[in-house]
Amino acid sequence: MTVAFKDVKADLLDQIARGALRPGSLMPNETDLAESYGCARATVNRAMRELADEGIIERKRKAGTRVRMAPIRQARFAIPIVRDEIEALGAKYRYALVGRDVLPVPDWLRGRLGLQRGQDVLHLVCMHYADGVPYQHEDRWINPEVVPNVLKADFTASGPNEWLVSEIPFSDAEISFMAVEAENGLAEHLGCGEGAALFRIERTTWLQDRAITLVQLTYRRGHRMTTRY
Amino acid sequence: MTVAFKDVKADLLDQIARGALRPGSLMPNETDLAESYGCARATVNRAMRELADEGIIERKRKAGTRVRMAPIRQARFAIPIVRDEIEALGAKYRYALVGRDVLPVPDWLRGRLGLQRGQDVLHLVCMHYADGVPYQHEDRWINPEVVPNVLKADFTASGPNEWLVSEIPFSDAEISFMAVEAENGLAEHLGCGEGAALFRIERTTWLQDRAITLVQLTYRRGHRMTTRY
DNA sequence: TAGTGGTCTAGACCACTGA
DNA sequence: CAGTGGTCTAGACCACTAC
Repeated sequence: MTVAFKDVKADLLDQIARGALRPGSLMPNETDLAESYGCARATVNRAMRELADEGIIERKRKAGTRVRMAPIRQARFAIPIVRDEIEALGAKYRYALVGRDVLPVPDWLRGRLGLQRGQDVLHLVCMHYADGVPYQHEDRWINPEVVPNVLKADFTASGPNEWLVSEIPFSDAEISFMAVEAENGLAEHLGCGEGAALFRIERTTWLQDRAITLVQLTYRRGHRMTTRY
Repeated sequence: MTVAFKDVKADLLDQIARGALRPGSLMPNETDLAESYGCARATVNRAMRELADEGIIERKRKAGTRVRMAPIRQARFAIPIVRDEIEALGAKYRYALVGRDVLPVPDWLRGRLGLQRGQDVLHLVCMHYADGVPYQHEDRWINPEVVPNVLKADFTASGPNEWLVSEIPFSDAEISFMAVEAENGLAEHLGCGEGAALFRIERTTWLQDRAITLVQLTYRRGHRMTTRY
């Protein structure tokens, strides 16, 4: 039976978790490990590279590989698509367009989308419901310079996110998580008191240095975004 | 000049971003791509495997590789260590222990830490300051069954997180992000009004199915957690 | 400057799964 | 059952960097 890189990886992880390999300690080099596992160096390399990608160990040429003192454990979040999110709860998804406007880009937005003063942007406000109950409020700005078709698109039946993913790819994105206080309109749409603490995701996406869209996704009160790692 | 897997990856990404490879479309197989790039199949494989890991493309044996319709773009967050976070802002870090108690595990916590009724837990409340201004409030519960030394540890000078990472590894974790309203004590510690919306991270960590600790990290008002991908 | 990881190659066998 | 990706090997050369 040949030794798989998964075996090597699992064994190393196990040694770390059980304390056989202490944080900060120097691990054997690839050549030695390959010999002791009875496999090729490339196999050990693959295992250790994945551990390094996951932030468990730290590799430096010449200096060797060490177990990280404070593992930079990373969590991966699938960027949620609200329809899937709601259906995964076993609830029925419903969408509604609340508002649509084409207007000159506001000052606060100009820099973030990289636009010139006076250029038009499309502003959409939508609601997403789970079993008829407000679930998420979507406030979106789209740059028509990059996606001209968007001005002709009809968002009364389905949301702009679904339209955008089928229309245009993106190459970069920035995402932020934060807490906001429900102001007037938000509270009304989400069915909570004014001033309630709401969880919000804000995301900007670019295609080759040109901003496509900025969206604020605000969840109903009490929402949690969870992941295991 | 040999062709590197990064070149292949960058070229494929570029083709996707520019629309030459449409979402849903079938890509050539590894053998053909290797020939057209003039490199080994392993090189193409590495490039495509990374794209698949990142959720850009979807691979199935026999069926081939396709560009994802709705890219499951994933964001990776480095689990923040508050000291680093503050120092990265160029601010001076200060820590303070606010409260320490050993008490029978409360009902709401029992299930989450997998404890029996009546067992003791260590409860710590700490504050982290940036340039003397409240930055993060830490409310932590530690299971002394798993880390007995913790009852003898001194947390007046440095925080429990730094102690824990040097004392015990963990194998699994669950992390949640949410918004909470500042209740009385929290508002006072963080220097905000009662009822302010605050961003909170809640994390539970386990070592081999035994819960080590549950911590709630609540940030000062207006905090954002941001990442690019 | 020597040791370590980073990567590429050419070839091979295997596992999965769609047609 | 045949095509595709998944992985391993043995060897090689290279890039970085601690010493």
